[in-house]
Amino acid sequence: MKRPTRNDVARLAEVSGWTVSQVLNGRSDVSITEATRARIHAAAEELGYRPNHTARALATGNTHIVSLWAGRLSPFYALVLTHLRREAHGHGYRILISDIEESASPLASLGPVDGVIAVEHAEWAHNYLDQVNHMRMPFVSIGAYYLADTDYVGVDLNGGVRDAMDHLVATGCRRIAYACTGGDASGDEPRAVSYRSHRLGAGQPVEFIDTCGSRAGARVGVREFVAAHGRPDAILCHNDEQATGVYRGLRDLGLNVPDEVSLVGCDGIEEAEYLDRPLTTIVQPIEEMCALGWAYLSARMRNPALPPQHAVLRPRLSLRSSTRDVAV
Amino acid sequence: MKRPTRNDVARLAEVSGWTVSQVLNGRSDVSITEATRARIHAAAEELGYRPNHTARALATGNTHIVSLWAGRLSPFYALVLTHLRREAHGHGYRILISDIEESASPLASLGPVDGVIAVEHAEWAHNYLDQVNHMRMPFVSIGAYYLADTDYVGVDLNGGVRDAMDHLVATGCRRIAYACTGGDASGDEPRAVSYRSHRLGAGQPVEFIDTCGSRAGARVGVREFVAAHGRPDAILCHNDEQATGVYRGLRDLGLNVPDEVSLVGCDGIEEAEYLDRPLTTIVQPIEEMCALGWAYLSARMRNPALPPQHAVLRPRLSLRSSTRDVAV
DNA sequence: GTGAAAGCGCTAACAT
DNA sequence: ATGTTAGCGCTTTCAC
Repeated sequence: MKRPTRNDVARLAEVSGWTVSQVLNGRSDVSITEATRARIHAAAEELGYRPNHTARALATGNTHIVSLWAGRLSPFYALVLTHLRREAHGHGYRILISDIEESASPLASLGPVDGVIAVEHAEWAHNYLDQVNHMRMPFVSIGAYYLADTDYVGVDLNGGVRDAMDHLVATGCRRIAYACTGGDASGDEPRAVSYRSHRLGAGQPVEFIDTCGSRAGARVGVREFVAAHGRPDAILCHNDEQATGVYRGLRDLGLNVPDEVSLVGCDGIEEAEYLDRPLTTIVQPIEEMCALGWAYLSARMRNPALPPQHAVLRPRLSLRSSTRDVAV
Repeated sequence: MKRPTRNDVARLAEVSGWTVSQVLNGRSDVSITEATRARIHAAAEELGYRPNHTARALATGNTHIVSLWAGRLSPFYALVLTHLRREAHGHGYRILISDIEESASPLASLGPVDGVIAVEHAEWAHNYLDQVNHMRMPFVSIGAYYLADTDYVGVDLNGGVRDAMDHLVATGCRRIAYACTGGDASGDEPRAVSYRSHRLGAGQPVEFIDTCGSRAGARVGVREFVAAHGRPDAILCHNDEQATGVYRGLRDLGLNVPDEVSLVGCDGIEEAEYLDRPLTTIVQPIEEMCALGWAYLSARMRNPALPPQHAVLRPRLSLRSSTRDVAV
């Protein structure tokens, strides 16, 4: 009827609860006779005993669960989750999925976790940083937007955007628009900032296309933009997902990529390579970001007193056929 | 230094631990003076008290966490996870991600969960079903492959494949190949079975393309297939993701979709609509699957003695331009 | 209206 | 080589 407990096993094997723990946890530092071990294993088997994770967590003080604070589960997050899951599972940890966008403050109802990994949470992290630090929960933030007061693995998208813009200019693009969520209201998001400063630095105007943060929005957004302002020579997109929407919108208009409009994305999701015009994109070193992020979190969980852990990785511009070749 | 406990709050507010519980859990069925309530809230606030999820779980017997057994985090899983996360969070539950393919038996180390949702786990579910049932853990399986002995939300991909095949035949396709992981070794996977029986029923040969389960594999696989056997009139793919790989492979060969080769996918991921030739696909009613799956699991967690809960949903063939129009 | 005590299933010292 | 004791932080029952 009820799930068997450790004591049920102990009773059946005629030993104490303690012995059961030692044996089933495979402790080799304590000596217990083969006979006893065997009896215990047999009893556990017979009862179908499974240790109670919760009780163990309460007793030891750690759950071996980390929370992943993610937003909408885009292809980018799927990638991040893939790598993070591998890291975590490989080290005996599990991942709990939170939705940063849904709850007012994920801190209020933080699950039974030993640590938190926040991915790409610009505004959010900023607002709640104090609380995060105050609760002394091991916390690492991964992504383009990072804050000095937590452990972080940053990505220098600024550099990535610069490379992309330079490449567009080098291939003869004059009007370069930026497509992102919210258009020119995109605030201090690193990519938008870099785009803006690059343009202004070159004495060029900035032009924003509002994607509403989705593929479908990007598709519509680019059509409206072109209808209103004519076609730019190139469009830099906030991410690959939105870039596919922009791509589709351009095709809807009968515009050729890259001959009429060059297109650049960001992230490096697999899908971007499979378009009819494989997408030139700013590839984030996602695997490395995750590996390092895990390493940081894991070290912090082991030793909360560790000095700050920081890294900033460089993205890589992958040139594909959605942009033109540099003239030789 | 240490995280404050309920007793710390009690001490500070000069009440008992019990009172703190009642107040902070917002119990309205017990009468406590406003003054006491206020003192307790103030004390909790001052200490930065957060209830300990683990201790509560141990005391109440449930964790409000459910495990999602998923395989590789493909775009399809991202969709499933999106909907499932919404359902779970909306009901005060969290989701723990497991990797079915990695661990020998996820049962061995089932986390601190109240229930399990398994998505698309054909072979696996089959092998471990006994154990699942034996441990009396609320369990619902979602997907094309389902087993009578657990709660499930099935999808009649058999019907979906039939519709797709009929449509291909109606648009003049004779040779229709099936692209999937492992090629003709795909065993009893429902789509493969339906394809096979449809072909054989029509007195036609079956032809398999091995995708190795990935986009890249599909791309290469289709090229090798065409090199060896010439081009089929149509290719039905195990899922949309692999279909994009096949699409790319066909473009590599300079073959036109759908004029030379019609293409059909399965799942209904967003990306499939954004190809240059939007993909005709068997759309799974993912949102409904997840909503119903959650409803089943949640009912089962509330009452383990409930009679079996079953449903089989129908997918919908979405006709887009990767297949030809039916002649009028 | 509030408190005291028992217990959830396990681990970690300290015995023997 | 094995058992005993005391918690982990909370909920729940019963007493005042």
